[in-house]
Amino acid sequence: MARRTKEQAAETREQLLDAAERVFHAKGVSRATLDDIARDAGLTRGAVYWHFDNKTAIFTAMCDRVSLPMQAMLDAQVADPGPDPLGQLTRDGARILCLVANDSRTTRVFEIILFKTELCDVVAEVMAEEAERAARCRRQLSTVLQAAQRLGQIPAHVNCDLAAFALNSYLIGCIREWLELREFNLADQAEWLMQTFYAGLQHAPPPPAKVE
Amino acid sequence: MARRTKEQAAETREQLLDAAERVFHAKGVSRATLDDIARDAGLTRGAVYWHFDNKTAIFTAMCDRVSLPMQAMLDAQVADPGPDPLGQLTRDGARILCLVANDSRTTRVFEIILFKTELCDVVAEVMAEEAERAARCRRQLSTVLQAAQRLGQIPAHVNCDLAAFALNSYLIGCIREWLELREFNLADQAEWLMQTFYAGLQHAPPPPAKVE
DNA sequence: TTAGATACATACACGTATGTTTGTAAACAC
DNA sequence: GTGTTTACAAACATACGTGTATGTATCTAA
Repeated sequence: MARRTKEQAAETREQLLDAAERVFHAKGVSRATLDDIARDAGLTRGAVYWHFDNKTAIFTAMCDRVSLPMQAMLDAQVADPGPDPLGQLTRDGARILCLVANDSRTTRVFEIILFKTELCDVVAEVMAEEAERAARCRRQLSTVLQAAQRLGQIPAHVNCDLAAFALNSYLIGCIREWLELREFNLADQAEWLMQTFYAGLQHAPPPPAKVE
Repeated sequence: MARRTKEQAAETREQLLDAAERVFHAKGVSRATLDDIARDAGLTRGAVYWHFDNKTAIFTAMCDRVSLPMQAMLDAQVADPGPDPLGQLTRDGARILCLVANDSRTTRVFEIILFKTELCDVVAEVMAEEAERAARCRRQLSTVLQAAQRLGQIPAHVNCDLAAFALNSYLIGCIREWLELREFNLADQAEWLMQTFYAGLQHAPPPPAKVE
């Protein structure tokens, strides 16, 4: 096959990632073949091996296309907590839920990550990256919650690390269960879901012990 | 190899399921080989094919060993809501979290289901079963929440179906994130986590629209 | 006591995914 | 205009998992 220009090559790379999304979603990451992906993109495995080292490289590149923008959003939130951290956190959580509900690429990639990927020793590098990313996310959430606590939006006895864990769990859980269910409009209920959780934080009972 | 007695054969079946837990956990369900499982149990694939049709059959049998007892627990809860449904639900949720934290078999199987299994078209039968089980679980939770609502434990404007979704999501999310994290004692914090969520339900804002 | 069923082990055939190597036509540098 | 590099396609070698067929030693029932 003939050589393409730089822009054309970059475009086929994107097409390969699009194809990877579809194939991973349809067959699961493990059962997806590099030939499946190439074929779906109208290419051959030669193209795949030219742009990526192996299947793992495709997977991480595909994840980065959706996770990097979301991470940037959280970074901005931490840089400037604003006058109403809890309210802002509510709106941000709802915004993420709406993104999952409405942006098809986000929907598909979240479904792949939550339902169609086996994290195991073989992909230990990816697991380590993911664990680091999740830990950073929790630290950032805890920071924002502490800011809210200083403003009196959350009782002083609440352990912000544990609350950050609960918040993160709730968000992931809602995304996961809604993706599995799909019986109601998540965007419509996103605000209520987040507000209800924060109402719980505001009326939380005193903790039994310190989490470390 | 010589024929064993019925009891001995039943025991090797259990050993194969134990081995499947270990191998699925270590390599992921897709990458796990029937030879891996047989070898781990000190047997050969002949034994595997004698007791099970294929890998999917092993997987479902392994899941049933932990999910059936838990389902029975929820059934009992629905059969008799008792005088304090919300409090009972709090204790039940905490009990499930403690089970995940302390019972090693439950821990391992939940890790397999949440992190090391790819639900895709190929295992559509398993997916359909799982969806039905989840739907039933949500219906049961909604029933109990309605009982609590009639007793005034939850505001009348709360949509119990949506609340059941949120509760289920929260539980799954907490299990998932704790399994990934493991940095604190989940059993110690289980009560607080559940009580905080129910405090949110009790102080939930009015809904924006009806979920159907 | 013996015929058949049971509980596995062993061996084979088949498909299939992977990594690599080679081929090649167009783009680009000069 | 020629040489080199790019961006793939095509072909190949290797390995591996699955299902099945077959072998076999023991248990069990009549």
